[in-house]
Amino acid sequence: MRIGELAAQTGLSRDTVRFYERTGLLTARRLPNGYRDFPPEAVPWLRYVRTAQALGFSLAEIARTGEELSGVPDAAGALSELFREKIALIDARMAELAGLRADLAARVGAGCPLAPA
Amino acid sequence: MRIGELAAQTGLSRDTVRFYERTGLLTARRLPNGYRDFPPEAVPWLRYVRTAQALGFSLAEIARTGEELSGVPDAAGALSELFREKIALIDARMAELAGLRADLAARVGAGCPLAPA
DNA sequence: CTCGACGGTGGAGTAGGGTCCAAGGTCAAG
DNA sequence: CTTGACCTTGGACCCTACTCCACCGTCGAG
Repeated sequence: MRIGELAAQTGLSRDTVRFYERTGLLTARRLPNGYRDFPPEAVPWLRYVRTAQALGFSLAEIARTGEELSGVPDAAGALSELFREKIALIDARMAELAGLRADLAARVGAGCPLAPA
Repeated sequence: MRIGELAAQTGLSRDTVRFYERTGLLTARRLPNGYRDFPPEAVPWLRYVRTAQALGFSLAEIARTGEELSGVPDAAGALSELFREKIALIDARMAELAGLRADLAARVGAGCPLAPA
């Protein structure tokens, strides 16, 4: 698939896709005329990238896990493992938020809400 | 309190404190020799800034709520209100994370974890 | 053959949030 | 009086994640 279609299917701009390829987040073959040719898996991969980004991962980190993933025989299994890790991360992040929430809740209504924790 | 002490007590660098003052996140009087003189409340305020930042607020947004806060007679009450809003925000963020978590959990173990959501 | 949509490249620019540096002033201790 | 810690300023620089631009090549339709 060429860049325009990939961009359309993921909602990214063509510039962003090119940027992602430059930074190693994405790889493409080249057609004889020099056009990029992306595999169909690029679509779900980019969706995953967006998710990971929403979880606070930098593009560099995402690219690294992507590299680790390619070349592994059991890609589906490895990916499942990766997802399990991300879930643990979400749980940690949610616990962190719960802590912040409790801290704020304790301050609400206190005489001086900015008093040290 | 001078900049060094404020930096030490908040764990920020002196440069960061100056940067925050420049961007209006923080105000300081000046001593006769030109040194910045921060009020003691700057310490909990900066802690609050870090919290708000962790919640995804930009420094500009935080500065704006800070401005709204000063000049209000019932500062403690206003701040409590602000905290209530932040709590709602945390709840929203947690719900978002719960959604992502469910998405990932559904994919774990699936034949193709990258299949469309 | 020309046109328009699409693709390519390199390079500059942006916003946000700092970080570092050089040159110099202030001040208490020795 | 010097030294060292601390403070000032202005300005340059960095990283991340894009975004835009000019200029050029490719290709199918009319």
